[in-house]
This record gives sequence, structure tokens and C-alpha cells, in this order.
Amino acid sequence: MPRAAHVAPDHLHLARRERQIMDILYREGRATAGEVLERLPEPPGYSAVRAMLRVLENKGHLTHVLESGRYVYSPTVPRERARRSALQNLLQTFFDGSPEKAVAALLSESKSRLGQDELARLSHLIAEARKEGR
Amino acid sequence: MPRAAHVAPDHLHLARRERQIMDILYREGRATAGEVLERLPEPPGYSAVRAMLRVLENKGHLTHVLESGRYVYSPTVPRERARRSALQNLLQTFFDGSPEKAVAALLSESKSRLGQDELARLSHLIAEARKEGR
DNA sequence: CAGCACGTGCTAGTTTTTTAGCACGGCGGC
DNA sequence: GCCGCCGTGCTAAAAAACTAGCACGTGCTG
Repeated sequence: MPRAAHVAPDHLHLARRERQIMDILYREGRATAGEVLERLPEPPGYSAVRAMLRVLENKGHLTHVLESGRYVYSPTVPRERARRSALQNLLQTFFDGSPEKAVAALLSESKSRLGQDELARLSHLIAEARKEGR
Repeated sequence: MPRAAHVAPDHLHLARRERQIMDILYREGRATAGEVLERLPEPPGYSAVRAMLRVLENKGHLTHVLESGRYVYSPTVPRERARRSALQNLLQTFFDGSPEKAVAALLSESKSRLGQDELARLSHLIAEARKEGR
């Protein structure tokens, strides 16, 4: 029974450390055990990390690839998809399921970080959406 | 030492069930143990829920209020703030910290759910931001 | 008042997560 | 070839999460 085969590729079913690790992997795209360790808050021991990576791999959330001696891990479910469901969840939890509210929050909370050009692109995106929906 | 006093009001330090419960509470604003139970996926026993609510309260994430006989729970850290940090986290994890990308994703993934009037309001918001940043 | 329905607190137990430690195996330098 | 440095796999045990069950307490109803 070493084979994997769980049902839930879902972010919601992960334990605390597992989730933290998956987050790191999604942020970086790929990482070695050591890199994961570095980025973990209140970092545990090195072997702890490796053990958890192994577990996550068994559960089917991760794969590794041997690369110049060490393992490089990356998520099995594509960032795109994980992102979609995370977004969906956030929407339901904090924005009453309203994309509009979410966008509004994003704009107001990071006004400073958005330059004129970025705003212009967004403006364009919305214009497109309006045309399509018409 | 029944007193509370943990350090991390943070979403990242919560266990699986704890997080699920907090999510529910943020969605609903407030809820009784029973209501929480109803909304939990793969629901456990009733007393399990109450136990976890008690723990969460000890850790300082929750408060309860006695209301016509039963306890009504609600988060201690305001939705607004929790939302901000959740959003921040999502941004870092899935959108390379770029609000623009996030907005773009929101638009494209929920085009159908946004009506003309909502799009118009967003368009207005962006126009405002552009003026301000100028 | 006795019985029931519903709510709570608590404790004890099981299961899962999380951790450290030890035992290789490969590789470069001496 | 032998040694030290990384890297891995594994196992065993500590810690945390999760659960069930029992003991009250309260209010209502017959």
C-alpha cells in the first residue's frame, strides 16, 4: 500500500505545516528541502522538513525530481488551478462571494504599489469585459 | 494558567479544523456551535466542535456571548484585518505579490458573474486611483 | 415534580502531525 | 583509499489535533 491515492487535492484538508510548505512551493514554483526549511516560519529541524515533504509526496500533492544530486520538489496540481480554488475560497470567506468587493479591496489596499501603467492596463481589461458582456 | 495570551493572531498558525472554523465564522460573522457544525465539511461530533471552539477562544481567536441560552461566537480580530492579511498572503503565494495579476485573475475568472453596473463601478474606481496617483 | 430537550464544561483517549536521530551512499580532497 | 560533507531513507517518539462520553444545569411540559 505504498501507493498514493488520496481524494482531496484541496488546500483545505492540509495540516498546518503541510499548508505552509505548499504555500512556499507555490510561491517559488520549485524548491529543495533546504530552501523550504529556510522559508518556513519557526523552522523545525532539517529532517522534519524532509519527512513532511515525503508525506506530502505520498499524499500526491508533490513530486520531486533528482537534479545534480538533490531533490527538487514541486506541486503536482498546477499553480493555476490551486490559485483558482484559493481565490474562490477567499472570495466566499471574506468578500461575500463578490468579485467586485475583492477588486475594490485590492485597489484600495495597494494603491501605492500600482503605477500608472498598471492602472491603465487594468482599465483596459475592464473595458474589454464590458464590451464582452454587452 | 487558564489565561489566554498567545502571540499569533495569524491565519497561518491554525490547524486544519481550526482554520475551517475560523473561515466559517468570518463568512457568517457570528455563529453558534450548532451552526458551525452544520457548515463543517465531513462534520465531526457536536462536542468536538465545542471543544475546538473552546480552544480557539483560549488562544484568543474567538469570543463568545451568551444569547438566549446559548453561546454565540465571533472572531476577535476584525474581519477587515483578517481579510487584509489573507489577501496579502494570497497575493504573495499565487500572484508574485502583484495586485494587478490578482485583479486580472478575478476579472477573467468571474466575468460571467459581473454585471454591467458592477463593471462600471470598478471602472470608476480605477479612474479614481489613476487620478490620485497622478 | 419527573422527564425530556438542549445547552454547557470537562476529562480521557485515539489519531495525525511534527519532530529528532541514526544509518547509509556518493563525491571531492588529501 | 580514507575522511568529512551533503544528501537521502527510515523509524520511533513527542506534541498537537481531534474526538467521544459523561456530568451537570436550565427551562419547559404534562
